[in-house]
Amino acid sequence: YLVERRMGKSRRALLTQLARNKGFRVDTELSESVTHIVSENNSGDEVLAFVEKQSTVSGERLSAAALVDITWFTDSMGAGRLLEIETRHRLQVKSVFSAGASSAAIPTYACQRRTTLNNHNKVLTDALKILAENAEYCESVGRYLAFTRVSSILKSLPYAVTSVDSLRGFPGLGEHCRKVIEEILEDGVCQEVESVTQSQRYQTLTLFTSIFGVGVKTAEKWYKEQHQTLADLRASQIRFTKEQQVGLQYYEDLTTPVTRAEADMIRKTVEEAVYRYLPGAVITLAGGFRRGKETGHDVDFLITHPEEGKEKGLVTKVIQHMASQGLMLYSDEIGNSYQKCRKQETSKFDHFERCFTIVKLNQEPVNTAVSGNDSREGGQGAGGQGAGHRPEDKHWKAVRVDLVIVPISQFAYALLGWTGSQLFERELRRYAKNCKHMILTSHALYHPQQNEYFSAATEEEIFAHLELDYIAPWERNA
DNA sequence: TGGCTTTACG
DNA sequence: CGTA
DNA sequence: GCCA
Repeated sequence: YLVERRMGKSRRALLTQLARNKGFRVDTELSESVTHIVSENNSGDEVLAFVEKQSTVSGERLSAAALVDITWFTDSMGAGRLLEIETRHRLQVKSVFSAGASSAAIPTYACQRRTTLNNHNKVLTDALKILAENAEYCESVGRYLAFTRVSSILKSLPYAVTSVDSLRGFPGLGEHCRKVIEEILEDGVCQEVESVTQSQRYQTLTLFTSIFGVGVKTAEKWYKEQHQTLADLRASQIRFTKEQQVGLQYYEDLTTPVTRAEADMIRKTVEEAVYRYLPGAVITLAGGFRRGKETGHDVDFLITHPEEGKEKGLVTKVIQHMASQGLMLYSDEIGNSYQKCRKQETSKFDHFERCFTIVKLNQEPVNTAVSGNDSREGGQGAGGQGAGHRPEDKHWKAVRVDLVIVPISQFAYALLGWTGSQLFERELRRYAKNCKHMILTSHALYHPQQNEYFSAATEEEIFAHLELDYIAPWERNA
């Protein structure tokens, strides 16, 4: 018997057919004649709960059936016969035996877990994050992911890890990460992490990649050219892109965390501009703030309208209006065109306007001096900073703001995609592809084999399509 | 040993 | 190559 | 770096 939960209807049908073709018996009903209960990505406790729920009459009849993992099934298929059940095949049922230290198995994918902002293992996750960044600087996506995934698991734990032994069975946790954690638990530091943070290369690449418009490639190039500080860059002959120019110009502001209060102020400004052109529009704060974060490095807004198509062309108008108020320090408008579904009706899928901006957020003057000389600086940022202006005079702050105009039909997918976290998104899409044979983007969910698109009005529906438990935004801090 | 999210736009 |  |  194959458990459909988390395996999915189509995969279950596929595996059933495969096994029957090879001459095995596969039942689609739970009965006393079932010898093996096979499940994928469910803990022993979960399967047991499922079995007990199914056979409401008597769960005892099935006590003879073994609870096994999908690996036993695939191994048996490969061998062409029913294999002996090994320990690694058997699903562990813990709740019955060890009621105290329950701890169900940790799911492999971050999108199957709830990860809130109370991190009980910050010392460990900070260390792993440094190793992940360092791997990124070596352009090793794989190693970056390996460290990041382990870090994410530790973030999801409701307790502080105190011994490496308790980490047994954690998915993705191998020799290297175990050693790092062990060292930190023993004497508070890990030698490898320390040498990375102290290295000139790590420090310089961290500094350079924190500039808007600078990625690892460019940072590496400048580092090899012997540059190490922002002053080096500014004094150099380097030809900067437009992004890099504003990135350097507003570096201090853009690396200062944006507060939730500031995000709400920007929201007011955006609302004013949007409602002027489209009164029925709906504006949603996405990104880290939607996940409950108190600060962020930028502010993301999704803008839609209940009537499909009404939102077309809105981005340009909103940007122009804000620019006319002198609030737009930089803007990079991104066109539309999403023709992933060729031959299909393109009308429904053809636009998705975006704009990456740097907004001028006016701040209350900290100075409580006599009024009357409140010289509002309305002019363009010609001189900008540096030109003899004292910091006390600066009554504004540059903030990265992303505006995304979304047709209502795609809104749930855009909301899911723009809420993050980055790892949560990668894991969602990896899960969709590997476990459900579907492609998930911020526009749609697609099943290539059945050539089927899944519509969704809410995020809950998307999780349901993927047969995942619903994970609320504040639980997506993976 | 291949795979590691997604993929168009500027 | 960098941006989300 | 870890895994199927």
